Amino acid sequence: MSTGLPTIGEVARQAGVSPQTVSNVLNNPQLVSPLTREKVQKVIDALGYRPNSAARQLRTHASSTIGVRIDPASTDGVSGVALDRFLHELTQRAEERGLRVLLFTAENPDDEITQYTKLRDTADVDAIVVTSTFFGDPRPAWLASKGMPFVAFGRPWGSDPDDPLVRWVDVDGRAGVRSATEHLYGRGLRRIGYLGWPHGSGTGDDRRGGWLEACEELGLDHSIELIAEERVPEARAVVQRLLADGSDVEAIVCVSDTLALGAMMAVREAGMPHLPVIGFDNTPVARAVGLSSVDQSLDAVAQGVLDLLLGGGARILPTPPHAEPTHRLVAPRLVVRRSSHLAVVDNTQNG
Amino acid sequence: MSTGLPTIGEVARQAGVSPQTVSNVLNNPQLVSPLTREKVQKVIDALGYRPNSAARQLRTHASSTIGVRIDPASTDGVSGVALDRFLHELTQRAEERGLRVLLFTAENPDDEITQYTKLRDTADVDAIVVTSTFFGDPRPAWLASKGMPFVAFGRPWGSDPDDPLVRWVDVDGRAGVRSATEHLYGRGLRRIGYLGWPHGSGTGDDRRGGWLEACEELGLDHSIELIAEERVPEARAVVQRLLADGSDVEAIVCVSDTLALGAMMAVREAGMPHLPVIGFDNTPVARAVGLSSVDQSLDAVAQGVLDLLLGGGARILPTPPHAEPTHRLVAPRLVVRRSSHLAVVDNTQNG
DNA sequence: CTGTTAGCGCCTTCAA
DNA sequence: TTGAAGGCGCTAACAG
Repeated sequence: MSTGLPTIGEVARQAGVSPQTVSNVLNNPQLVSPLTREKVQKVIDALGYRPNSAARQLRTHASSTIGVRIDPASTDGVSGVALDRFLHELTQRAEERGLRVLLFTAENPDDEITQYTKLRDTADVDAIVVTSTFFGDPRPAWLASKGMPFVAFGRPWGSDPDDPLVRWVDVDGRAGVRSATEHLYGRGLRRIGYLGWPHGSGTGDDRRGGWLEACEELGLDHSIELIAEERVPEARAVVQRLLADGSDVEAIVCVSDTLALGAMMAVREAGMPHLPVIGFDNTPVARAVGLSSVDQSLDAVAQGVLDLLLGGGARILPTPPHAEPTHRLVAPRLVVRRSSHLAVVDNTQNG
Repeated sequence: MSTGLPTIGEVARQAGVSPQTVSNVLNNPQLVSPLTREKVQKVIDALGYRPNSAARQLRTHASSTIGVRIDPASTDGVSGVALDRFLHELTQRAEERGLRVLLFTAENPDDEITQYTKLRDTADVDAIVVTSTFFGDPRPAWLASKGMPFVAFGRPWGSDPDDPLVRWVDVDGRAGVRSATEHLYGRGLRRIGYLGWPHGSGTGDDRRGGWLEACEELGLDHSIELIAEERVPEARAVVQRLLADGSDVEAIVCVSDTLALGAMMAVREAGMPHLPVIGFDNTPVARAVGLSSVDQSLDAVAQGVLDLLLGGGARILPTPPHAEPTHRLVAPRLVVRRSSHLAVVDNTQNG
């Protein structure tokens, strides 16, 4: 039973060399003389030969594959983690570095750990990318204890961020919100409010810190603070109330695009469409409705994940400690949009 | 060099049988006597043994893996294909049937075909799931011509939908928009407008057909038709103009949530927040802002994709013709929401 | 620099 | 009903 695909032996025969030499041309070209190399390469090209992954995996004990959980696009909110964008970036960069991305699902963190076990036992993946870390997250500790290579997208909230056993990449939410606040200040606004999540979420508290920091640095008052769960109507309601109460707020920075969308709706409905609102995540919705937003730089996150995993080489590094750095904080970037009010409508009419 | 994982030989030794018997317990239990079976199973459980995928792949010439392209979350619009939701459903159902999902990226259709070639040459996938088919799409024909098993999510627009060489699953957009229109009719509305994409897109024309059909059947006038590209501001502008012109429109059915969001904004800003707007795709945004929308039933689509691929068995079927059906049209379902105006705001205040 | 030998872990074939 | 032999396609280790 054959697959019809050429094998390394086939190439070797046609090139008049041994299979091992063909293998070397592929994996250790510097060991092969330029002449043979070229000769072999010609046959490879002619046959369209590519090494069989399974055979290579079996022989090398490496799948060159990383596993990522795909979430149930779930919950309220507009964003999720913007997971699909991250996945795209990760997959693309992984391909460039000779890695594949395998998906799996899980109902909850414990189930996810079960999946890790399976993926390891079947040798399907060399490493795991953990997303959406949270307070008390059991996953990093479990993976570290099993010596299963992994990188987390998201800080290990609630445990030592400098633990060399936990490699992580995260977006610097504090810096992001800070730059949003500073941007508004630069536009001459002084009464800058903050709309955040209830306290206790690592990500949320971090972002809020950026607003506080900027306020203190710039000598602004930081008394206008609103709180809402990650739901548009709730955000809309609290901002509605704020405006109805006659607040002198001049701009609102939000912890997420979801809340920002709600805020934006309230602001428009209150007849103050020019009161700036800034979101976080730069989701498609923000783009769609013309909302300024802090972009997570998911390309840089994906890059960071692979850098930490591979350490500049082509092979997945074992669980630290090793010489490489074990975490990276990515700077997000503010994307400024003019609220799609009349200006944009006019543009569109020309299109 | 070993992986530390138990092998089939290890299990065999501890159970006092041959490796072959262990293999049979796993793959052909009916060939093994209940007694040995139990004995072997006990050792399997004790060791946590799972067969190595690569070895199995190599031996069986089947990867039990399907490849799916992940899009660049791209473009304007709020939805994409809701690809992440589809991916989740597909991965979950694939797992249940012993299949894995491997991601890949591509810049354009030709590049995608190059990726197919690679995935086949390396024997990484047994089949491809093609998403977002379009007029003149070269992918299905290419795959069919190479005998590479695949299923398309999306009809092969512009070529024979009954071609048995092209297996596909799609959402019945016509039926979806039709039911949305009928729903509005049932609420007593008669002047029902349609906001669609420019003509020429298979999906768009199909959905529009549902509106026309319903109008004719119900004896409604179908003169209120608006057109916009897949962008919120553009949708907002055309609806704004419609309302400014004093149209007597009573409800608007939209080809997508993106356009519906724009329509909704225009409607609210015109002070007619109770004018119903219905979208298509049931994206997170629709949920977030309380927009009624036609849900694509992506769970059923994923199910259909696997059914067509596996035909009820556990092995991927070769390119048709075979006995199984080769396409499936999935009925979408209308999700009705009360526009998150005051009612919802009030609810939230209690929460 | 190139070739030979061996074996990764599993399952198909065939014999007992 | 069970076991032995062999090989899927590749590369590590070692000779030459």
